[in-house]
Amino acid sequence: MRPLIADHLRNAGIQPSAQRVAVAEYVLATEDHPTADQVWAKVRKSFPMISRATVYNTLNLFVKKRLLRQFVLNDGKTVFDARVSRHHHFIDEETGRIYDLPWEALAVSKLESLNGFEVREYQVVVRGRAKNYSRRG
Amino acid sequence: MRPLIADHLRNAGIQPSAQRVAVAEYVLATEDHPTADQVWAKVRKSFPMISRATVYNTLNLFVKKRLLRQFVLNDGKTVFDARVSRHHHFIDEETGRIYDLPWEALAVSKLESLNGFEVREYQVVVRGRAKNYSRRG
DNA sequence: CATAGTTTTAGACTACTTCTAATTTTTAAT
DNA sequence: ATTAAAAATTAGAAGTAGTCTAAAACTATG
Ligand SMILES: [Mn+2]
Ligand SMILES: [Mn+2]
Ligand SMILES: [Zn+2]
Ligand SMILES: [Zn+2]
Repeated sequence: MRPLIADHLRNAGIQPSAQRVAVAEYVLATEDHPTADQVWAKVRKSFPMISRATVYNTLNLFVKKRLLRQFVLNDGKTVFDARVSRHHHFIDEETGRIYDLPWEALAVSKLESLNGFEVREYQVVVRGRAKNYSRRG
Repeated sequence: MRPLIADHLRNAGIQPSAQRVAVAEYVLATEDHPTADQVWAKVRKSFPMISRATVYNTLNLFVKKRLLRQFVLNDGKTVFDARVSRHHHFIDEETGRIYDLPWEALAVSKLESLNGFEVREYQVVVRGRAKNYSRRG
């Protein structure tokens, strides 16, 4: 019903096995920033026999092939981010939930004056409290 | 020879045991951003019988008492930062070394326009390559 | 000194991730 | 269709980093 995902994987140089498509279907579409075990839990609903090793292998493969980004929160949790274009992050300190901030929402100046440092990329990490009415979903 | 460190700890409400002073002597003075095990390794040179648990306990205590900050790098390593005033970070992607960027070195604008988010703090995380002549020490 | 409270310690334990090596599935060649 | 080779999956073992436990060693106070 969705050859699209398989094509997406093939375009990235990934053989679209059933397991990989099942992982991709969830993790490449969500706006959450799930941990590996959260991905495993989700995917098992539609594909109960998938192993934990395969989920880890697949996520790592997606990161290597640049379909996903991976980063570690201050509490040590590793999460995956389907938004691979550049953006900033807001972390709700109470709930731990991570919100994407559009790249244009913030501006960083004076980067060019960082003598001695060759800047490859950057992001602003904002912490605080998300107000209720900002919830989506 | 240095009652200063003991006083610093007492001022923060910490009993200055020999172990704590030994940890403080290194970790509160360094500009590195060491991991707990790196702290343990350093401190054992002057205090060989200190246990790993004590180093972890002490670092966590210092964080709770706001003498240290703690954060997690994208590779999952937890590091400690003796600079508790606000500043930004530059991470050398080749060496993994972390450099502090003074707060005034960068400016972030449009933060006030983040509707739905109550900002408590923020920092810019820059990645790239530090050029050699910028090395200190 | 006696006692209570605090700190330290070794090693057990936990949570998360990677690795291993055997099996299964897919691909490609005959 | 058979076969062989390559790729992917799997369960569970192993590794890693950090926390917890409970006993021993300190420290502070009466
Ligand atoms: Mn997890
Ligand atoms: Mn460490
Ligand atoms: Zn994101
Ligand atoms: Zn720093």
